[in-house]
Parts: sequence; structure tokens; C-alpha cells
Amino acid sequence: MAQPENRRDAILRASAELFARQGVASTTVRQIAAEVGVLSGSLFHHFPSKDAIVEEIMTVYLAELRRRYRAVLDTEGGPREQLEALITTSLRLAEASPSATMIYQNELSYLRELPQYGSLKEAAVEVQQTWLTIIEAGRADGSFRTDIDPKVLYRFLRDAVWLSVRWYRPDGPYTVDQLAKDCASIFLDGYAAFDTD
Amino acid sequence: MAQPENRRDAILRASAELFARQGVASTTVRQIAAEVGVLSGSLFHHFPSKDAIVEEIMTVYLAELRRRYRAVLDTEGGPREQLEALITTSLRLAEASPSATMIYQNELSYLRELPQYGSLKEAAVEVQQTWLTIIEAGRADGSFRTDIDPKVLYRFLRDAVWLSVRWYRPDGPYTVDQLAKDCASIFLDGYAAFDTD
DNA sequence: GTCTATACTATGATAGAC
DNA sequence: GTCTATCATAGTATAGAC
Repeated sequence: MAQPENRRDAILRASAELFARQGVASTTVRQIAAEVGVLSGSLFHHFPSKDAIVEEIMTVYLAELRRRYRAVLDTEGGPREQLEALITTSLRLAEASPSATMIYQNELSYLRELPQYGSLKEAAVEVQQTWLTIIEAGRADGSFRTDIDPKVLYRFLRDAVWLSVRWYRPDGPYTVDQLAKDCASIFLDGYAAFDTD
Repeated sequence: MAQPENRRDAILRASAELFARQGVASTTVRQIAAEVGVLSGSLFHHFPSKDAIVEEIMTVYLAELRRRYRAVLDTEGGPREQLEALITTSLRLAEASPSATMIYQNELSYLRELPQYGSLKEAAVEVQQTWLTIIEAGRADGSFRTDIDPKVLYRFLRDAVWLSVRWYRPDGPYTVDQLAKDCASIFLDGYAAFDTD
């Protein structure tokens, strides 16, 4: 089913890699074009501007993120299981789309300046709500602590999970599912040694 | 003892704020100059280049970070206490120097391209070693779990701690010391409800 | 759909008057 | 120590030939 990559897709892919590696602002249209194998003027046949490329990368990415988070909310299971599933889902998407994940995590201030930021923001709000809904459910049913603000847990967890895209490498024996298990275990059970009494 | 701020310091401060807010690459020397209240050419009387400004901000910041981490290592106390102290120390520095902290966390790929990166890297290595030394000590004396790679804990913890500079606001009743306590408690004890048997 | 050529703007940095 | 004026370069984007 893998279609041969057309030029438009090649531009999106090359752009995402460069944006992730060097940042959006310091990536030039000439670099993107060189990576694709065309001259810079040709990019503007496919996209009206460099920012339009950024925006399409993010729109596609956030739509997929939303889709996967909704699937998690639809599963049976208690808050602990759902929170673990959310971590696993996030890390799997980061593995599947490392460039887009890195752009979204590193360049939020750039994205905010885009004229079209409103539509991205809508997705971002839903994503955050997914975490908070599950955390609140766990506080309500006694699975989670109530002495720490849910938003504080959410932010620590979000940064730890998503920023793993900066250091996690999928090659090697440490799989992304194992990483997700370890992450969930640290955040839910803690790193202090278990009492074995 | 607060000296009146001289122009050179004003340039450093204004640059740090702009770099933190918009990124180094998308901050122009003209913006910096306007913020200070001079024309762009005048900056080059104080610094040989824009990158030299970035570099000095980071050098000063990392020297202070190093100094504070060494003080933590010199304290008495078990690994748990020392790890908590490291978290508190980090969050206090992030509060005292939010701009430099944000630059260091967001612009590592830019910093790596600087010709002088070697001297920054030396400090960065020592900083990382401080975390790992304490974590290893806790594994050795039974305070911490041994079923999760110390480097994985370090990375989750580092990202959660330092990236709080993106969202934590020191105004309001939630103090940085309380934030540090909550962070330590989540990472060491976990967010799952305590067994109260 | 790509190329050539170029318009236009912005960038970091410099020289010399004050 | 700052300003004016300017340089050289590089940036995004466009127009029109092929």
C-alpha cells in the first residue's frame, strides 16, 4: 500500500526533519529544496509559504494525536490503566513521528505566531483535556493521590513523556513499550525502593 | 550593593529575555538594541558578535549551576535527601534565572554549533554526573529501585524539573519550594494513592 | 512541475564622524 | 560609547520561460 512518495510529500518530510533538527526559524527554503532535490522557487508551486509547510505538518500530526487519544478514552479500564495507555500511546506516536513531535514540543512559540494558530490550539486543548480527565477520574475513585494538584502532575508527566523524543532512540533492545512501562511505573509507583515487608 | 546596571549588563539581560521568548535564531540584533535603547551598531562595541552574547549568558549561568550543585554534593544526608535537594536547587535557579534556564533547555542545538561549545559542554557533563552520582548512591544503599535504568530516571526527572520553567509562574501562593517538594514526592513516592493499611 | 532570474526585505557586522 | 551610514550576505517570495 506504500505509494511512491510524490514531491509534495517529499517536501513535507524533508521540511519536518530539518525543522526538528535545526528549528523552524533557522531552516531556509533553500535547504529544504536542496534536500528534496529541486530549486527553492519550486517549493512555492506546492505551498504558498514556508509557514504553510509548518502548519500542514502540525495539522496532520495533531489530528493523528487526537484520533489516538480518543481511542484511549474509549477503552475499558480504570484510571491507572488508562493513564498507562495514554503514556504508551504518546510514546508510540513519538516513535512513529519523531520530527513532528519535536517540532510541536520545541517550537510552540513559533506556532503561536502563525495566523492559523487557532485551529492548532483547538486540538491542543483537547489533548490536554484527555490527560486531565483521566487524572481527575483517578482522584475521584481513590486510585491517585489528592494532595498534589492534578495540573502539576500533568505538566511533569507531559514534559517527561514528550521530551523523551530528544533522547530516546528506537534502535537497541530498549523498546518504546518498555520505556512506557518504566515511565508509568516511575510516575505512579515512584522510584524509591518498594517496601517488601 | 545593587550596582546601577551598566550598558553591557543591560544588553545581556535584554538579550536573555528575547532569546528565551523567541529563540536565539529569530532574535535580531536590532531588536536587542531597541530593547536596550541604542542602535544596533552600538552593540558591537560591547560584544564582538551576537553569538558572543549568547555564549556569555550561558557561561555565567552554567558556572552558577555548577557552583550550586557542588554545594548539594557537599551536604550530609542520604540519597533521597540529596536528590530532593538537587531538585530544589534546580527549581530555585530556574526561578532566579528563568531566561537563561529556558535558553539552555530550548536551544541546545544552537549552542552545539557555537565554536566555543567545548567549554559549555564541560559544565554540562559535570551537571549530569551530579544527578547520576546521587541516583547510583541510592541504588547502592537500597533507597532506590534497581529495576529501572538510572539514566532513564535521570532523563525523565531532568526534563520534568527544568521544563517547568515553561509553565511555572513564581507569583501566586504556589512557591518554588512547594513545587520542588511535590516533584520529589511524585518521582520518589509516585502519584498512585498510598496504601493506608 | 521545474527552472532561471530577480525583486524585495532583513540580517549580522563594519567604518568613521562625533 | 553612540550614531550614521553602509556593506555583504542571505532570506522569502514572485514572474515568466521552458
